[in-house]
Amino acid sequence: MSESTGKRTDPRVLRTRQLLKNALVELLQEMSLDKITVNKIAERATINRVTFYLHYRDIPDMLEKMAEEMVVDVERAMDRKSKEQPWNSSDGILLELLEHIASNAEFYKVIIGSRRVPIFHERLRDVFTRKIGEGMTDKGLNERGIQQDVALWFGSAALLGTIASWLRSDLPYSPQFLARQFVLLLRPDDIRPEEKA
Amino acid sequence: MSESTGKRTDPRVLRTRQLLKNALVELLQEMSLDKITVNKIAERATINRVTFYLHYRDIPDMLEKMAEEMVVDVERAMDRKSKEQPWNSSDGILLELLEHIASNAEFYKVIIGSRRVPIFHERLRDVFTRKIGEGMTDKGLNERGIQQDVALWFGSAALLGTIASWLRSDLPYSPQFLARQFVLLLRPDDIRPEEKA
DNA sequence: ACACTTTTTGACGAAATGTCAATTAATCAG
DNA sequence: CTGATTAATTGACATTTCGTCAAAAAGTGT
Repeated sequence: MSESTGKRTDPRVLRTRQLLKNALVELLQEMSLDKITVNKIAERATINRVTFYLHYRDIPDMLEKMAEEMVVDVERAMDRKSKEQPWNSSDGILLELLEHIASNAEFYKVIIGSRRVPIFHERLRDVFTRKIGEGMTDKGLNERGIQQDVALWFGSAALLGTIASWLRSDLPYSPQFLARQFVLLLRPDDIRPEEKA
Repeated sequence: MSESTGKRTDPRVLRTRQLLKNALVELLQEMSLDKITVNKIAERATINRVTFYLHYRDIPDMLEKMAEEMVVDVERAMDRKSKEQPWNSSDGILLELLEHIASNAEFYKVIIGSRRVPIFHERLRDVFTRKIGEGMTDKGLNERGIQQDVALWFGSAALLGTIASWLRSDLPYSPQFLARQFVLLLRPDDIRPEEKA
């Protein structure tokens, strides 16, 4: 994952933070969050416990900062193709998103798949809500009697939850296939143009 | 919420457990889970700290047992109308579920709305997955090229997530209305029979 | 090679954990 | 009602984690 942004050039702090983050992800593969202590993180990262506090206030603070970095990464991935029609095509934003997740699967598997770290879940949901909201037209919804905010709740939860299940099952489908499934599930009326023909 | 099942007749243990559970829910309204200690729970419940350990191994154990009880409650609520067509009618299981949640809103608001306690989220997702799976016919899916398990991931995540957002927003819609919205969102082709007529 | 920053070390009190044994209080059966 | 049983309280204990020191060691960049 990326280092947020910055003029932090000192390789020592980069190294330390990377070690800490790797240690935390490693530990999350082995135990749930409530069993993880600053002690264990520092030990696994082979740095001193005091050094941890030089970088993060506590574990929740560390998680928050890692979640911020994740949001940056995800948004950058999705923005790569934001020009195209966003959600009704399976090779736009959706595919970029799934490919980004697939190529960082070990991280996302732990963070939103198996061990649920609530803050990552929330942040990702917020990103999805925002992105879906941007590309949402109310025309199709209104004439079907669907409330806009409910559709947004529904869509972002479905997206996030499906990705989580996909990760939990160890990515049995390709990003391409899953993107296509989303399109079929989200907008079934757009899809079957010649079904009855 | 219900006491799981049993021949525990001694009113003292009922009282103690109820006090402990109420205390935990209260505390979750005020702070996140990682700030909650056995000390605080016992203090809030006005029972001795040692008594806590007479009933639960630790806080995760307590959460697990509360989650079990929640699952029992939810399933009982949904089974009340399981004879009817389950998901494509807005007055069947779906409505019963939403009404159950609405009438225990303070509990569910904390547990799956604001403060996310992962285990509750997981257990509820599992219940939804099971229930949706029971009533899922593959006919509509197959001809639309939708994978069965993906549809299940999608449906249960959408249901759970929408309910969570509904709770977070303080139940701005009635259970009836929201159930109807679900039907519209989940099965749009079943719904508009005369739209083009 | 020197000034500056980061990390390490050893240490501290405070708080939380989990577990005792002994005492007090409540409940149930006869 | 009473005695036996079960539950809850009390005070105490060693252990772990927490968050924060100040001083020393190690590293970075100019």
